[in-house]
Amino acid sequence: MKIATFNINGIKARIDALPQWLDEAQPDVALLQEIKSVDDAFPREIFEDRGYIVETHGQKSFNGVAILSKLPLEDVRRGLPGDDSDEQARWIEATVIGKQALRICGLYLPNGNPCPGPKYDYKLAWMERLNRRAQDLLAEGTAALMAGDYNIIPQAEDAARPEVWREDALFRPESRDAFRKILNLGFTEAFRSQINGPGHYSFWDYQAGAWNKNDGIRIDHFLLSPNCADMLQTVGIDKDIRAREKPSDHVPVWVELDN
DNA sequence: ATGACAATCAGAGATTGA
Repeated sequence: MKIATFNINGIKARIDALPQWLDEAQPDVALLQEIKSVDDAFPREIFEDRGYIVETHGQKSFNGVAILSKLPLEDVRRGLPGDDSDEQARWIEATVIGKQALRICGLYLPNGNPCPGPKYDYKLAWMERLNRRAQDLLAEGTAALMAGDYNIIPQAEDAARPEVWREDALFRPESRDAFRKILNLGFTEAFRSQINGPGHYSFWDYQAGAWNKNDGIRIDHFLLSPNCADMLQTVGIDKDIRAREKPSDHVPVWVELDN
């Protein structure tokens, strides 16, 4: 089963580029972030025509996540537990029924800038809630993954110019510590379990010719529970689509699982 | 460098992103 995550930076703006990539990459499941659309405005027919089930958790103007799946989904849940006052649409999860059940969670973790400040506090609080959900997923026992735009640069080698990110919410020690604590629960970061070394990115800023200079960062990740990590076959980043017409500033990251 | 670049909502320019 091929599962991809892709921060599309607006479904309206990606109405051509996203279907084109789906037709080529043929993921069984695509986790989308920053759909920037309410549920009723999401153009689900475009994806249903391609054989996908569409589940959205949208919001006006900002944020918003979705799951596209060619396989049946069960028990869809929206919103990260732990704070009923949080109205930002950043979390959706469902069980995909393949050869065996897999709990799939799509997330758009808060950016957190400027830092310090209330947005950084929200990011760290959100990551504490993510940690608790991660613990519960392990306790439930079903194979599980959490994938999406983490807005975390895990290590210096995950940025072309780590020095410029030193004081940024994506690279501050508190953010990276919170990310590592989730890994330490027993999750495997899929990409780094197979590929070492610098030069692998999933985001290039629109500004200052970042793509042409390969001035990128790797912030879109797959975290696999132990029984899901056992299924991992291959990982990849579809970086080439960043060079196309009207691209998102992120590119898709994917895994293939033997499940 | 109060920047750049892009998307959204609105219908100009502020807000957000990373």
